[in-house]
Amino acid sequence: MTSAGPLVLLVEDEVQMRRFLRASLQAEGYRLVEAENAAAALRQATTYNPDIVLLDLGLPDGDGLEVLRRLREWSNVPVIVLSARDREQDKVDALDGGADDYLTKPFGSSELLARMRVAMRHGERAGPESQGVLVAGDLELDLVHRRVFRAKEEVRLTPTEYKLFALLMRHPGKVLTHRHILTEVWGPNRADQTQYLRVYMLQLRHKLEAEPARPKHLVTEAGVGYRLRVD
Amino acid sequence: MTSAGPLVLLVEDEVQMRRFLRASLQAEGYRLVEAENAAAALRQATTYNPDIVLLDLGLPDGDGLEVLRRLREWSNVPVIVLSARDREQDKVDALDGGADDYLTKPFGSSELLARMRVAMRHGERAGPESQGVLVAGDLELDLVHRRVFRAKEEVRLTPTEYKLFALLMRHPGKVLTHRHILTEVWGPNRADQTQYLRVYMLQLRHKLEAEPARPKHLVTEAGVGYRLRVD
DNA sequence: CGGGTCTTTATGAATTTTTTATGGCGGCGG
DNA sequence: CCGCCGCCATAAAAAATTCATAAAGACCCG
Repeated sequence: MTSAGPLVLLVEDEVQMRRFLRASLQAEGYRLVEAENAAAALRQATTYNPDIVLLDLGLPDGDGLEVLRRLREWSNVPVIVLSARDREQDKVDALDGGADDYLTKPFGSSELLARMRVAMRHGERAGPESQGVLVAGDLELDLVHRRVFRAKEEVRLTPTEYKLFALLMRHPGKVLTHRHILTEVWGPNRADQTQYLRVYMLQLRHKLEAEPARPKHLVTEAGVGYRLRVD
Repeated sequence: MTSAGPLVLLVEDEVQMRRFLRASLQAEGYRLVEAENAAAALRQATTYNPDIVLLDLGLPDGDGLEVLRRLREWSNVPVIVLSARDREQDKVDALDGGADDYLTKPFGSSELLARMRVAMRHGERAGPESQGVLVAGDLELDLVHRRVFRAKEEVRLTPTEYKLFALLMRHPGKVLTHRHILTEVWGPNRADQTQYLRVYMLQLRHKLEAEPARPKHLVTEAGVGYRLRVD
């Protein structure tokens, strides 16, 4: 499942360095968006709204510092500058220009990952609470606090109910097959215990639907699986 | 000499390095408090409540990481580690231990100053947590003085009870899993001694809840963990 | 030793998961 | 038309897990 980790925007033109970083980051569960030049970087940043940016300074179509400056006009996303330049003045310029950290190449992946954790740790306290809250109609799922709301009223879910509901909420509108749901929630050993699913769907509907027998959100796709309808 | 600038706590045992830093910082208008060892560092930190800490790792009376850990129990003050150690693992340990940056000696004063500006820039948006007093309903936790109050009445907690309660108070509203709590409070070796948790929750509830059997704040999330409810 | 704290053990209660049973609905072939 | 069959909803039981609680033993420090 690649939809779990924070989203990283990687701005780097060298193929080799990109490959190295891609491997390191994906191994840690980060999701990745890449850009090879300044123009693409700014475009990707607005499109994907990443949780953190790794920014190489030496780009083919412009200075990385310019990217940083433009980005800072509208975003406080943590930015870690990666650069081959080791001059002190370069570091000062980048840091005063809005970068959160400056790492000189070559560097080890574990140091980068640790510095990324620091940068994102900062983001936590600053950012709004809207992070990590999924909404579908009158249903809300707060992944950070592990809480569920229906029409602003908190609903208590058991661990399995929660896993199931969270799975559906992460794929709104999409039909999930019985087999897929079962392997995700109960593990591959129970992939054909379809009855589990019926029982838990019933429970979820009682807790989350106004009219459990006539579900608005947790709809069944006969012969296939279930789907979370969002309108 | 101006008394307006931010207050820096400098923890460093080498005289020469201290002299160098003192000059650099005072030239920039920073006010300065110094400590030569771990014990003094913690004492100065509580006394002066500095705006930023520069922390040398090699101290005569203990590991700088221990200072960092103790400091983080009650403060979010920005900490920049200064160290001669260049091993990647040292950096990772310090950064994951709560440091905001890690600078390897020797370094230039302008880079240090730039990194200090970054660290304090982060500090600006830090929450009320930095005040050192956390409140949840009629419960209060004074991290600086290590005291706990329920309805303005002081409550005595044992060390373990305190660690557990402080952990919950630092993550209000969030469900903390058994495993997470156990590793934080008892260390990774006891990560599955769930019974510890039950016993200590019981004790905390007796000391902090009006109706221990019907807790208002220290609520259990069956099958998952515990949560500090705040409303 | 003695007081306080931490760890361990035991037991019944509560919650959650799994299993079992029953009936509805719709399609399809006889 | 009608009965069978597959798929689903529903309720309720049994089984398994997790919790609260009390209390006893271990440990530590003065």
